[in-house]
Formats: sequence, structure tokens, C-alpha cells
Amino acid sequence: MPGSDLFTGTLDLLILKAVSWGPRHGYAIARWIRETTADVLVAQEGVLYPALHRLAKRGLLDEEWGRTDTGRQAKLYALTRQGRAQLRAEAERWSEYSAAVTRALALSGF
Amino acid sequence: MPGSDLFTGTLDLLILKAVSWGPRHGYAIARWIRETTADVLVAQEGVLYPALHRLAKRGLLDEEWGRTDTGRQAKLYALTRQGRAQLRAEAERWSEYSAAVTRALALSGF
DNA sequence: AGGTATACCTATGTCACCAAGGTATGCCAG
DNA sequence: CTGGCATACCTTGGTGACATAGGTATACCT
Repeated sequence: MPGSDLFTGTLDLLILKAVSWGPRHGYAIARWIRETTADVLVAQEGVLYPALHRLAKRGLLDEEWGRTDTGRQAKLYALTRQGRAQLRAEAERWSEYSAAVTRALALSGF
Repeated sequence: MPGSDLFTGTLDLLILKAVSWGPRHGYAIARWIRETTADVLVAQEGVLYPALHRLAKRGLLDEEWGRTDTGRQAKLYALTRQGRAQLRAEAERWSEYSAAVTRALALSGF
């Protein structure tokens, strides 16, 4: 089922944004996305972790084992310089893109 | 290459919108999308035609051979009642979705 | 002791997308 | 009248993100 997507492509963007204030681990990134979008967007774990590895492999995130605030082991992801540049570029693209779609949909219609 | 996507999912929506004023053929739909979004979104033909068939198979579009204004043969696509309902629903979802992403990205950031 | 929340992971299947082809018609310029 | 361009349709093959559905382990709280 196509189901509840309409999601594709923005996951990377939101992940990059989530770590733009400092290193975070995957589970916290998922929580951040869910919370800041009021459950409109939910990153399934089966989608999130592969995405993190993908971004790390592309050099946009640094991956490192560490500890959470509560002392649990967790893999921390940090924005690289390249990742920050990518975030800026993709955010810009999102802005153009979403404005274009919204404009098209707003046309006085049917 | 991931290339210039950030597109996925909204194509169906824009197609439905494109025919919301009356029947149109594929080529004209592609032109409409490109023009109303000022080239921000371009529906490749290799993506557009399968999408049209998909929507027709789902009962959201009616497919019928006819003629263009200039007298050329073309396959005309018309919104079904179900298609119109889908358009409303997806437009609503887009609105929520894009607002959520934009809000998240606007957070005072880094 | 058991349940829940945290925290990570992979495997499989589906499906939209991209690139790159191909066919045919009509029009206009040279 | 012929060559090119715009119109108009199509398919095939590969890639890759996503959904689903599992799995492991630790910590905390009751």
C-alpha cells in the first residue's frame, strides 16, 4: 500500500536538521522528528537507521559510540562540515519546492 | 544518483490538480506542471505516463482517446468522482505535511 | 519477576523514480 | 520537398527509498 508516505526525500533533510544543534543518537532523532512535527511525520526505525548509515557513508554525518544523558550506550551522530552545507542546500531546495507545489495547488481550482 | 528528486509523492497530487478544470492529455499535464511551478518541478515522460496509467487503474482518472485543440490525437484524462475526493484528501495532507516540515526547518537553528 | 521504554539492527518486498531509449504525426523553414 | 522541431504517446532496466516485520540488549520501575 502506498499508505501514509508523501514523505520521501525529506527524511534526510529532517535528520540533518535534528543534529544541527549538536550530536544526537538515532532514537532521539526519531523522537525529535515525531515531536516537532506533532506526529505528522514518523520515522520508522527500519527506515531511520539505514538512512543514518547512508548519510554517514556519504560523509554528511560522523558516527561514534557514546553515552546518552541517562548513561546508556548509544551511537551519536554529528553533522560534518559537508553535512551542514548539504543541510543548507536541501533546506533551500525544500523551500522552493514546497512553495511551488503550494502555489500550484492554490490555483483557484475546480 | 539521487539527483533532483525531493519530488516523490507529489506527482500524483499535481496530476490530479492539473485535470481538475477538465480533461487534459498527458503532454499538456506535463507542460502545466512545468509552467505553473516555473520549472521547479518537471515530470519526466518516463515517470508521467506510468503515473497516469496507475491513477487510471486506481479509478481516479478516466482515460479516453480524443483530440487536442489543434486536432491531434491524444489520450484525454478526466477526474472521476473518486479522483476529486482523492485530490481533496491529498491536498489536505500536503498542507499539513509541508507546514510540519517547514516549521521544523524554521526552528531557530544552528 | 515482568513489563515498558530505551536503543540498536537487518532482511524482504514493493514501487516510484531516472535514464535512455523508441514510434508517429504535423508544421514550418530553407 | 525535405529536414528538423514540437507534439504526443510508449516501454525497459536499474536504482534506491520506503514499509513491514522481525530481532537483540540494557535499564528502570513496579
